[in-house]
Amino acid sequence: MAKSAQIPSDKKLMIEKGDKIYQPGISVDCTIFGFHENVLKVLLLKVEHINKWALPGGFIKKSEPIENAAYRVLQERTGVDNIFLQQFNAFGDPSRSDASIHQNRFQEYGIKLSKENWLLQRFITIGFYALIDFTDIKLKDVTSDESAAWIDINKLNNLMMDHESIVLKALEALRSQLAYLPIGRNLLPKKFTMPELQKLYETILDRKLDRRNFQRKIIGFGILNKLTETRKGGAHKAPFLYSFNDKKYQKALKEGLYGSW
Amino acid sequence: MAKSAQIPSDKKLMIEKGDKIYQPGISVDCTIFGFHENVLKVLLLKVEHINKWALPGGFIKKSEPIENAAYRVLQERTGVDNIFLQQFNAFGDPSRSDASIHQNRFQEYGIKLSKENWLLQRFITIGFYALIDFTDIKLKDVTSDESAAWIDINKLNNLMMDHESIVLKALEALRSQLAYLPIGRNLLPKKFTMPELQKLYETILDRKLDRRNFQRKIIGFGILNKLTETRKGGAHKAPFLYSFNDKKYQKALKEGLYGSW
DNA sequence: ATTCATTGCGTTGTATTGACACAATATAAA
DNA sequence: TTTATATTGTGTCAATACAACGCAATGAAT
Repeated sequence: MAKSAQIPSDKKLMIEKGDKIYQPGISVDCTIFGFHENVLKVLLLKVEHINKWALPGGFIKKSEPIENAAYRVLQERTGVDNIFLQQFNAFGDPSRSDASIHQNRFQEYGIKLSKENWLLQRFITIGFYALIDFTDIKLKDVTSDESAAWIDINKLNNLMMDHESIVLKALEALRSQLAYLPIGRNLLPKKFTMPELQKLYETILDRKLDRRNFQRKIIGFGILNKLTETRKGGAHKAPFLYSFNDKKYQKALKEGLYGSW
Repeated sequence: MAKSAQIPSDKKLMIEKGDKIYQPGISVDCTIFGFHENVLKVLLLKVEHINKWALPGGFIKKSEPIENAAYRVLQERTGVDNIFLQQFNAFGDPSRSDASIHQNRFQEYGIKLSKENWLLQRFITIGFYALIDFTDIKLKDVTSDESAAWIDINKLNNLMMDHESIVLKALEALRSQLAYLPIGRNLLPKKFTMPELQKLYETILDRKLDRRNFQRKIIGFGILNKLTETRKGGAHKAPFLYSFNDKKYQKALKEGLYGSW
C-alpha cells in the first residue's frame, strides 16, 4: 500500500483522549431487529480493514446514563428515535476482547496503538436490543467508514468477536419477552394486516401459528385498533388493516400482558 | 477521635493498586434472598463509618469473567457455593456513584483519597441475584469490618446509594422468573413440606395462593420427589416431605417450565 | 361468470384454572 | 382415654383458555 491516509480528527481524539471522555472498559452494543419480506434481520456494520460484521455499538460518556448511551448510539447510526430499547445482558468474558481488531482498524493510518491504550484493554459490553420498522431506516444515514446492512438472522456469518452470540442471546430475550410484552409496534408500519403481524410472530418464534387462534389471542390483548380500511391489491380477499392503540400498548408495555401466577 | 487506626494491608492495596488488579469503573452487586419464618429477607452488610446497609458486592478482576466475579464475591461473603446466581440488570446512572462514601470509609485510617483515585470515579454495577437456604449461612463467616444481617424485604431502610432500588429490581426479576423457572431448590432445606414451599411462593409473590391448586400445579411441573416420610412434631396432621428431583430441576432451569406461544 | 387462494368468523373437544367440599390425621385439651 | 381442633390429602365441578378444525365471504385472476 502506498502511503498512510490522514486520520480523521474525531478518530484521533477517540484514540488519544477517549478514556477522558468515555467510561473506560465499558461499551454498549445494540442488536437492532428489523422485519422485511417475512425475514427477521439484524442491522450490522461492516468494519473496514477488519472486514467483519459488527453490532452498532459505542461507549458511555463519563456522565451519561447507560440507557442514554444506547439511545445515542442508536440514533447516531440509524437516525431513528422513539424506540423500544431493552437492556438484556452484560457480556464480560475476558476472551471477548481482542486487541488486534483495534490495531487493524487503525493500521491504514499508520497508527500503532500503544499497549496501554484504553481501546486495547478488556471491555465489558452491555447488550441492548431494539425493534425497528424496516421501512423507517435509510441505511445511507449510517456513517462513513462502515457500510451497514440488514443481515438475515439465520445467515449470520463472519461477525466480530462475540457479536454473533450476543445476537443469539438477544433473540432469545426477544422470544421470551414475546410471551408477556406487546411486540410489533416498532417492527411494522403504522398500518398492517393481521397476516402481516402473524408472520412477524412466526418469524420471531420460528414456527407456524394457527391463523385463527392467533387472531383471537392477539385481539384479546386489546392493544389493536381495527380500521375500516382493507389492504387491496393482493391477489385475494382484502384483509383489514389494524394499527396499535398507543395508549393501551404503552400500558401493556409497563404491566405486561399476562398474570400467570 | 484519638488517633488513626492502622489500615489493613489488603485495603491499602485496594486503594493504591486496585485499578491494576480490577476492572475500573465496574462492580458487581449481589442481592441474596433468603427465606426464614415465612419472610423473604435480603443479606445486607453494615458498612462501618458510613453506617448504611450495602449489598455484598465487589470488583471484577482484570481477567475474570463477570459471573465468576459474582460467584467469588458471594463465596467470600457467605462461604456457600453451588448457587443459583442470575444476572438481571446493569445499573449505570451517573448519580449512583458517590465519592463521599469511600472517603468516609477510609477516614478512620486518616486517609484521604486523591480526587483521581479509581474508587472515586463513576461506577457501573452489574446486578445479580441469588437464592440461598437461610439455614446454610453462618453470618459469622462474613468478613471483618462489616456486620451482616438478614433484612426483611419489606423493611428496607437506610441503604447505601441506589442499593434499595437494586434490591427492588431484583425482586421484580425474581417474580417474573417465578412464572417460568423452578424456584426453591436453593431457598429451602433439602427436605421440605408442601406448605413450606407454598409459603415461599406466597412470600415472593406477596399474595395468597390456594393450597390445593398450588399443589396440583407444582406437582404438575414434575420436579419434585414425594418422600415417604412426614414432618412430625407440628401441632396437626403431619405433612409429607418433598425434595427436588435434581435432574429434572436442572432441566427445567434450562428449558423453562412453560411453553406459552 | 368461474376459479381459487386467502380472509373473517365460528364451533368443538380438551386441557388448565379457580373455587370449594370432605375425609384423614397428629397433636392438644378434656 | 376420649374429644376437639387445626391442618393436610384428595377430589369435584364449573369457568376459562386453548388447540384443532369447518365453512362461507371476498377480491383478483382466468
